[in-house]
Amino acid sequence: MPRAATTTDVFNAVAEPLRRRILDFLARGEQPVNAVVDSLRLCQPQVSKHLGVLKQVGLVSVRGNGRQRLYRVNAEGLKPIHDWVMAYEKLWADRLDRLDDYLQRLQSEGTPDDR
Amino acid sequence: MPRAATTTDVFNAVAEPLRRRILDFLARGEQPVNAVVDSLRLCQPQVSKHLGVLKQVGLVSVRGNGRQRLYRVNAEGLKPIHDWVMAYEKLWADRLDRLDDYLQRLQSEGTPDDR
DNA sequence: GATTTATATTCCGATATGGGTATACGTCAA
DNA sequence: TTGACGTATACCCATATCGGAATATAAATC
Repeated sequence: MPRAATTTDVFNAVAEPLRRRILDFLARGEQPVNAVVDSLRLCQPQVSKHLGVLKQVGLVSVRGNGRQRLYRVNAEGLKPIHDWVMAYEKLWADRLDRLDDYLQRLQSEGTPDDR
Repeated sequence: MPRAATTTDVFNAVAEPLRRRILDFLARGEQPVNAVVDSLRLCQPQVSKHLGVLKQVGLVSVRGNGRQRLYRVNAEGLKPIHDWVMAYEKLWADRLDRLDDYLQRLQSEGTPDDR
């Protein structure tokens, strides 16, 4: 079985660098497809496809305006990732604390060597 | 070109649900491979491979102990994801604020219907 | 209705992924 | 040395991904 469907899983949808860049661009505000195409210098079908994926997982929403389709970020869609990562923040914060301790000890003891 | 190498990109490494579960398990503390195998009920080669990916992207570190290999989470490796997602937190926080406003308005005006 | 503009969809090929099975490697014990 | 245990690796298959080119759909304009 290959990876969980990219169209189902937010983690997967965001695993694609281009989709992240598209989201980053849309974060500035609602934009039509062509704005993405021009800004990121991509082929239009490619952009449409990536936007399709982002839409399926709920990371963007669309609104038709004449012949344009305006895409906007739905940041709440990132909450699963946020929540998951946050659970680890404490872990590495602890390590950073220990690093701080270490560095402070170094300082008070004088630098032992190089690195 | 297929997706960016799973062994290079932290986002990608974590896109695989099983790898997330493995990380979650390791978050409780350093564990040998077999503990993962038993706990998650997976095949051993599968686990070794996923651990290999996690190691390559720096999400876990290994330490040999006799014939065991003890894996431990390196939570700092998740920082890129953390940083990226945090940039969006404000966006959806705003929306939640608006939701708060909405709910408060509802309450002060009396519940319109049910739910 | 015909044409242009904006976007979506389809089909294709190359590639790498994840799972499975078998096997190799490394370490400890007898 | 031989064997048992813990883990890593190699190989194969089925599948889905991304990108590209061509084409289809939808809406506005003439």
